[in-house]
Amino acid sequence: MPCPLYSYTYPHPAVTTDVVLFTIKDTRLQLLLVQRAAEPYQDYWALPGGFLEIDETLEACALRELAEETGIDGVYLEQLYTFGQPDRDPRERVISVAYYALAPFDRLTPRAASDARRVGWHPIDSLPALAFDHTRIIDLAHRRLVAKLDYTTIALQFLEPEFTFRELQTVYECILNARLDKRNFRKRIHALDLLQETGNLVRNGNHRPAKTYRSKNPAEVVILK
Amino acid sequence: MPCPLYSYTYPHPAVTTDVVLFTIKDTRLQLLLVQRAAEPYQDYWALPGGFLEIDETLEACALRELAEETGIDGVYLEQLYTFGQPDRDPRERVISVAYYALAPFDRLTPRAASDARRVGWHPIDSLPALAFDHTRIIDLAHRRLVAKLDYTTIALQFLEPEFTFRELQTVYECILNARLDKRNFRKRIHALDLLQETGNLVRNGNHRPAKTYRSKNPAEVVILK
DNA sequence: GCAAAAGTGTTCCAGATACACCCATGT
DNA sequence: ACATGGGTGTATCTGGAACACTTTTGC
Repeated sequence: MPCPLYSYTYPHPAVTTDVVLFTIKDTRLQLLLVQRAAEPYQDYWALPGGFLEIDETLEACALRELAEETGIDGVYLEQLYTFGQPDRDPRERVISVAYYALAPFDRLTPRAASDARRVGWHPIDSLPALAFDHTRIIDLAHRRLVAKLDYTTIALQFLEPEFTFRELQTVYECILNARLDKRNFRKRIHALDLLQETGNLVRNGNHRPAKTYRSKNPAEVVILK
Repeated sequence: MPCPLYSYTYPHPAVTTDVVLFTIKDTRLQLLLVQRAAEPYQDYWALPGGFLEIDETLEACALRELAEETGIDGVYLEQLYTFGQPDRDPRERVISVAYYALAPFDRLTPRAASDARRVGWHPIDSLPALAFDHTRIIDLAHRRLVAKLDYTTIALQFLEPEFTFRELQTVYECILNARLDKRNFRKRIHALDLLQETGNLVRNGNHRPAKTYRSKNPAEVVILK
């Protein structure tokens, strides 16, 4: 163990980031958890995250920790909220800047980090016991996601660049946990004028093939209304 | 100057809070700034804020710094966003958890802290040069306020417990920077069923007196829609 | 030819907007 | 009596919700 080397006139809290990574898998909204290998909360599941390095941005820290612990990159990331209850970590005072992230499942191939922690997807409605205040963080992230679904184009972040209308509707249905009317849904999305036909079709079973679409503006999440 | 006393194995950033305190004064949306007495950004105006103490919550820190620097308390406070660009403070790495606060102007009597910094109200549309990244923080707070105005009851936080309909409409008009139709505004607010008549009237010039209202739920900001 | 998902329009309702006049008071 | 802001109702528009049948394919 290295000697204490960094000294300050006043006490400084530690700063961490935690990431709630959502995806749609098996037509369910799921999120990524890692199983803790050490105390505190050993063997509990937790959000991927860790300590901020002194020269990196908060966002870089969130992406780095996600990559280190799960091997995942290239996700959409947005700051959620900062949690700082004095007793949230028994080791020392920790301020955690929480982020949420979204990505299409097929782009994601989680693998445990070298320290052999397990990594896995968990449906939002059947989560295991969680470390720290991570239940609260997930709950807030989920509510933010539901809210943003209907005034932003955030749903597109769950999809590959080319997708069918049905896939997009499934994203909405999984997040809202409700079935939507196909005609009204298509009318509403078309009215936003966000998508363009690719001209391609996907054959996908014994029924009529589906047209595929592409976002006109895939890089950005746009605020509607 | 005290000796360095607090040592860590890894470097820790400093954590601060900053508060964007809004009020309605002279039928304009204004916010509270303090003039900096020391470097960096000496003489620049800045948001009230300061370093987190190791045992206080983030929210307590925001309220404490506001009280210390301006003598103001009893405001509505909500977390805004956390700013952590590595170069945002030239002295050391600082993570700032920004809050915004709202209060009726008459409840507020700012006075400079003992170190003789000036404290003052500034209309949102004519701000002086600001220290650090405080322009960005204010811009985000302002956009959040405008957005929350139409899906929460946040406007009531600008008013005394007892107020007239015209006062409430003025809050909306100052924040949205637009004039609203009196009849439609009253109809919309009445439909929300948030207010009750007090039975009192205020005489306020050579015209018909106005009924006053009270929030049915003054302590809470409720999410509508 | 049948099962299965893709694709398409119209009617209805509710909430938002536009708009003009009478009321109670002070001077 | 008149100037000033307080207080009220109706017609219209628009976006969302409900709802059923035809099309294209694989087997």
